[in-house]
Order: sequence, then C-alpha cells, then structure tokens
Amino acid sequence: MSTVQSVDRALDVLEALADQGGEAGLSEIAARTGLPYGTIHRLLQALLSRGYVRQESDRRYALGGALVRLGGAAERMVGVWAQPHLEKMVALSGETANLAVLEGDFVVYVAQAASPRRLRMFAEVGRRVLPHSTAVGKVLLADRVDAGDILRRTGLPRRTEHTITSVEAMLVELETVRAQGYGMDFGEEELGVHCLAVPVRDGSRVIASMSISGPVERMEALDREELARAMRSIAADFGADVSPPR
Amino acid sequence: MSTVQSVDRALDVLEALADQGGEAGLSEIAARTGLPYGTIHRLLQALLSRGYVRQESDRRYALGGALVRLGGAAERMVGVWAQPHLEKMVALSGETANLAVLEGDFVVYVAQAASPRRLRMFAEVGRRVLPHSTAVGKVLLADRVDAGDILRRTGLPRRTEHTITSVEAMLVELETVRAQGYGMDFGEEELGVHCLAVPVRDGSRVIASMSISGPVERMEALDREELARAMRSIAADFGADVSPPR
DNA sequence: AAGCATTTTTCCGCATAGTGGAAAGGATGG
DNA sequence: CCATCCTTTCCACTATGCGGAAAAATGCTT
Repeated sequence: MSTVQSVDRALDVLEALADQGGEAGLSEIAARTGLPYGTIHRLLQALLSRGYVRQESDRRYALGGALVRLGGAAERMVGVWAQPHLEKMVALSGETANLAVLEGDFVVYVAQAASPRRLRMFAEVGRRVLPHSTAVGKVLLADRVDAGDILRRTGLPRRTEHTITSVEAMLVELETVRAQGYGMDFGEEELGVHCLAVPVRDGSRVIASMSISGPVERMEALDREELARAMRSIAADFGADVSPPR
Repeated sequence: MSTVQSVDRALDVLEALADQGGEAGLSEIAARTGLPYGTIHRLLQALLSRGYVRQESDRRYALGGALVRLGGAAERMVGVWAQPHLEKMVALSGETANLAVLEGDFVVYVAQAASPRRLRMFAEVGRRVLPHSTAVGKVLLADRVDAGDILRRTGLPRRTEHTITSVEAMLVELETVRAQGYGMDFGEEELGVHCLAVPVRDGSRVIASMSISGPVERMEALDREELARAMRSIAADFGADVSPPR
C-alpha cells in the first residue's frame, strides 16, 4: 500500500501533540516521534500556516482550531457508519441501541437506532451525561487509567436510588466491567431503565461504546451473557470497520 | 514561510471532503482541489492507511474516525485559548462569559469564565442546547444560509413565556442580529436571565460565539451598544488568534 | 448481454520537493 | 553574565513524490 512520507510524518506530529494533551514543545515531539528537529519544524510550519497547529507565545506548539471543523464532520460520519450495526443490535434485542464516546469528562451520545416497540427509549443523540450513572460511561471509564481522576473531577451525583455515588465503589464496578467485558446500568440514571453496553475497540484501545436500553421487565427477560456476546461481536465488526487493521 | 507541498495538499483533500459533507468520490475531490487524479489517489491512500479517511463500499471516500480524536483534543485547546478573552469580558461587564459553537444542530458551550458576583450564572461547559432560545444560538444561526432548515429540524420548543417559537419570527430576529452585529436573549431560555452574544469570525465565517449572561436587573443597567462594541473587539482578537491570517 | 461512458487505480521516468545534519539564534535560570 | 537548553535557519544531496497517460473496474444504456 502506497504512502506519502511527509503526510505520514505530519500525522505523526499531530498525534504526538494530541498524546501530550494537545500542547508540546518541538523537542517533546522529537522525543516521541524520533524525527529530526529540522523535519519536525518544517512540518509544523506547514500545519501552522493552515491553522491545524498553533504556536503559543512561549513558542510551544498546540493543536489548532482548523481540526475542530474536521473532527466535527468526521464525528457525524462515524454516526452514519454505526447505523447498520446499531440496527443489528436492535434486531437482536428489540431494544433501542446507542453509540457513545467520551468527550472530555462527559459521555456524549453520537448515534441511535430506535426500538420498534411502542414503549421505548427516547432519542439521546447529542446528549451529554456524566459517565458514572450509565452503562456506556462505565465501559468507557473501564479502559482509562485515569478513571479515578475523571470521577473525582465530575463527582458522582445521585440520579436515582441505585446510582453508585462513591469513587471507591465505582472503581470496583469498573473492575467487574473489565472482567466480564460488558457494563450494566440497573436504573442508575433513570428508574426502571436498564442498559447493557459493550466496548468498541480500535485495536486495543476503547474508542466508543455501544449499548441497548429498555424497561426493566423486558431487559431482565433477555439472556445477558448471550446478548453481551452477540453485541461484542457486532461492536468488534464496527471497530474493525472504523479503524481497519494497518 | 516554509510549507510542505504534500502536507498542504493532503489538507486540501481533507477540507474538500469536509466541504462535500464528509463524503465524496475521487473526481469530486479533483474538481474541488484542481489536483491531478494520481496525486489525489496517492494522498488518499496515505490518509486511508492511518484511518484519517475511510473508503466506503462503493469506493467513495469519507472522513475517518482518527479525526474525531484530534478534533476533540483541539476543541479542548480552543477552550483554553479563549479563557483570557472570556475573562476580559467578565472584567468589562461583571457577568459570566461563555464560548459556544454549533455542533450539528446544537449549540455546545465550550468554555466559561465566571462572574465574581455572588449571584451568577452556573457552569455550562459541555451543555448542549437548541439554538433558538439563546443569544449565542441566534448569532451562530444568523450566519448560516440553512438556518431555516436547522430550525425546522430541531423545532422551537417553548422554554419560557418569552421564547420565540415560530420559524418565521426567528428568521426576522436573525435579520436583526445580522444588522446590529450582536444577538440578545431576553429570558427566552430561562426566566430572569438575559444574554448578549457576539460572533467570533475566522476571516468572514462565524465559527463560534461569545456571550455574557446575568440577571435581568444587572443586564439592563449596562449600556448595550457600548458593551456590544467592546465585546466584538475582544471576539475579533480571539478570532484572529485562533485562525491567524494566512 | 454486449457495448459505452464514467470513475478509479496503477505505472514509471523525471525533476523537484523534502530531507536532515550541523550551525546559528534565542530563551531561561543559576 | 555565562552556561545550558531549546528552537530556528541553512543548504547540498538525493530519495521522494509528481502527474500524464494507460489499464482496470464499475455501472448505465440500449
């Protein structure tokens, strides 16, 4: 497969910048990418002149505003690709399926396929919620080493009588999620609504989470382990789809 | 200023893709960028292998998932840069200042500087609201030719007794916003809360909006025109900062 | 089914665009 | 004020990317 050296390297630079939290000095980028200084500097100038990178007053570099636009457009696309997979989950379970990602410290719902039932979950696309009270949030946090920090920053406000409200208890819960490969929400965000969420992986990193949500009675009638297995397989397809093996 | 041809062109390709709504065939990209086919194809392969572009089953190309991550990181950065400007607005008015962007059909609050007053607006960072009931929303819509479509899609749900609830009335309001160069919200989202918002421009396009919000009594005591002028100037600084002149 | 038009992909010799080592130029801080 | 660290500039060389044109794939029409 053909590749263009300078483009490839420019992407390395941008990713290095993102890895450092969106801001880094030239030499930090050099350390991370292993590219020679001159080369990095030239690439940065190119990105700079287009607004994809920005130079701070202390001469450090940061990700630029132009990326926001592309990122937004791409996010909409991701929602579109997810659709068929979400529909498969609906077919499988009869319940509404959602795709969510972690944005900053919040869970954001990106796409949805609605259940055909009369009683069903409402459209949540665009909604931001805290991670601690949802199945998708737990799955997304379970992969993060800084889950504790996030939880301490956001707090764990009580949403219902079932909400887990202590950081310690939540860290234990995340351990369970990691072990079983899926996350549950037993009416912790909204009374009477249960959810089951599985991770979407880009290689090994968790980049998103897919879930189904429905009323307690119907959710409890489903075979959880069996369902989780099927959903993991769909999520894996989607993951491979979004970020194909190099 | 130095530049790297292939990187520059790769960015052209990505932007062309975004212009076409995130998805396009090779020849559409060629038409838009004026680059030779072979060149575009090679660049697309390079972006493809990194997940920044994706190829659909019908061989068309689309923006890839890898952009979402960079976009998110960049968005957080934008919030950081906005901070000093928001603080200037707080100093100017004594009220809480916010930065918001349009994401899909929603207004999303990206950053905030809080008023020093005891009675003040609450942190809204991360919140998504519909555009029709906020000053920032009006400013963001005022620049869009498809404002009517957006409003029809989202609807104009009544939030308070002052909310504007018809598309026609809102289009008239947007005309006013364009004419005066700032937007107001007179308790249309929340009773007793008034806002004044100005556009942040990247060149000529409106990319974001900055606003101040506070209780009616205090907001009415301010000289609106004078304040709007000062805020526009701050927003212009910020705009120039985020996307420096080519 | 066969042919035609359109779009995408591959190929390859050439020239130039990009490389990277090394030196100069600026900051920072003890 | 000097030493150290980090960033920017420079330039000769050549590997890298260029792009026209041909081949392959698709899908539209008759």
